[in-house]
Amino acid sequence: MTGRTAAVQARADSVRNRRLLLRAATEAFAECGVDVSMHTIAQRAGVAKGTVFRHFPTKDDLLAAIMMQLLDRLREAADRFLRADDAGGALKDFMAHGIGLLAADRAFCDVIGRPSLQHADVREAIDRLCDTVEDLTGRAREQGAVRGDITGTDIVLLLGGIHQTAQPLLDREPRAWERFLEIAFDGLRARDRATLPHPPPARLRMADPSGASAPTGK
Amino acid sequence: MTGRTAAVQARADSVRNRRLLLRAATEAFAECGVDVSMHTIAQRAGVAKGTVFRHFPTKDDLLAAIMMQLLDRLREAADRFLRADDAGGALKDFMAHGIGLLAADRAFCDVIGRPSLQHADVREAIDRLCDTVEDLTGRAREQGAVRGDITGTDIVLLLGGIHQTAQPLLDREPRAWERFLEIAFDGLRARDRATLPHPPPARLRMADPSGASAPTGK
DNA sequence: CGAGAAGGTGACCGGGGGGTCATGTTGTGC
DNA sequence: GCACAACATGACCCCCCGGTCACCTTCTCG
Repeated sequence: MTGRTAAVQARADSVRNRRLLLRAATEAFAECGVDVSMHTIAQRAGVAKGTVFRHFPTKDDLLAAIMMQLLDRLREAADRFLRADDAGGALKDFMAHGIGLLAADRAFCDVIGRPSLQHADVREAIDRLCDTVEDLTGRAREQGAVRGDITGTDIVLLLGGIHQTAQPLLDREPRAWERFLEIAFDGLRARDRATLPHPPPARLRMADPSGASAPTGK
Repeated sequence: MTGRTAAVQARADSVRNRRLLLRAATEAFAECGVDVSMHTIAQRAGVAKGTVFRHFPTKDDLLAAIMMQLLDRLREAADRFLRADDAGGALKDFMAHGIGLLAADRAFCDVIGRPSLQHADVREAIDRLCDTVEDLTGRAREQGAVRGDITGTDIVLLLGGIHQTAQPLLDREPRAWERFLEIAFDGLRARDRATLPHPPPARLRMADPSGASAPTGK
């Protein structure tokens, strides 16, 4: 889908720089969040600023590339957990895995929490993630491990929420989120209670960035 | 503590502008988050930029003033709920109230989620809030409405977390957070399960902004 | 009402951000 | 080994932000 036709052969130093750039950007975004400057990323990759813009026309494009790579890794993880026998345990393990990823990546949290940062490609990746997680959740529902009205979208949203809950504690106890995962997962278990309000959509069609909400200044 | 001795009489237009400023800043921060410019706030208050800096020496001071006002309102709400008979219901109602406040204030969310934005005064206000909420939670514990190892700090953290969970859904369903409050509160209920890991501290002594963590760009 | 101080103003400053482009450099196919 | 296209570079542009300050306006008190 990235349109690399065989006709055009990329130069060796170009692909090397691209790799360095992706590595540096991944690290820089993870450590500093979406507000790292392109200059910093270039420095960390050992290239000039212009080179960054040659490979990624805008900062959003670079961010989107990094985020998609992360989201797809998460989706692959969900795919793997799909093969476990104990669907409830697998779902919980997947959540722990996802929250761990979030805890290690500030930019990931920024993007999850601010729809206006979401490139169209990123939204598609999130949708794909929701689909896979819905499969995982469906198996847990069938096995009675979670209540019947829990959806895959719920789980994906909880990933960000649980991490955010524990965030202020993370520098003293990096695994503080485990406490809130316990609490949340207990809340997910099947019970005799009334149906939950406001079922979420299957796909997270977030507000388009051009919308009236989410003003950012001026 | 603000040192307004009777000797110095503030001028009438000064107090008027200060009030306009606080109102405008409250609204602007709520709508746009902590990244609104001082220029925008000045405009919305109908004064010049210099006037803002006359009343609040730095942007952080202004933000802190707004946040403390909000945190104290929340603490007062907790105080009121303390008088209810059904401690469990009161705790849940308080949480709903707090999440509603968060949902209506982007800057509040920003500050909660980013300790580096927290002025010393704000941290103290958060600590005061934790204390009052601990009282509220203690009563719920005694009445068996929540499990024995839930603390006030847990509840305060969950406020931000639950809101964050529902955030992507808010522009289609403003009350989407109710769903996740149900889930979380179910998870809080007393149960026969093992003790929760990583009990949080009574006071949220967050990492000081000068710490090694939370780099923002270099 | 008049003097003087407190307050208001907006041009201005230094810093830093994203993004561009003319110029210099290097890998590559013939 | 040559010529050329692709690539790398960093000075540069424009914009916006937080914060300052010399100058002007307006309130207050006697």
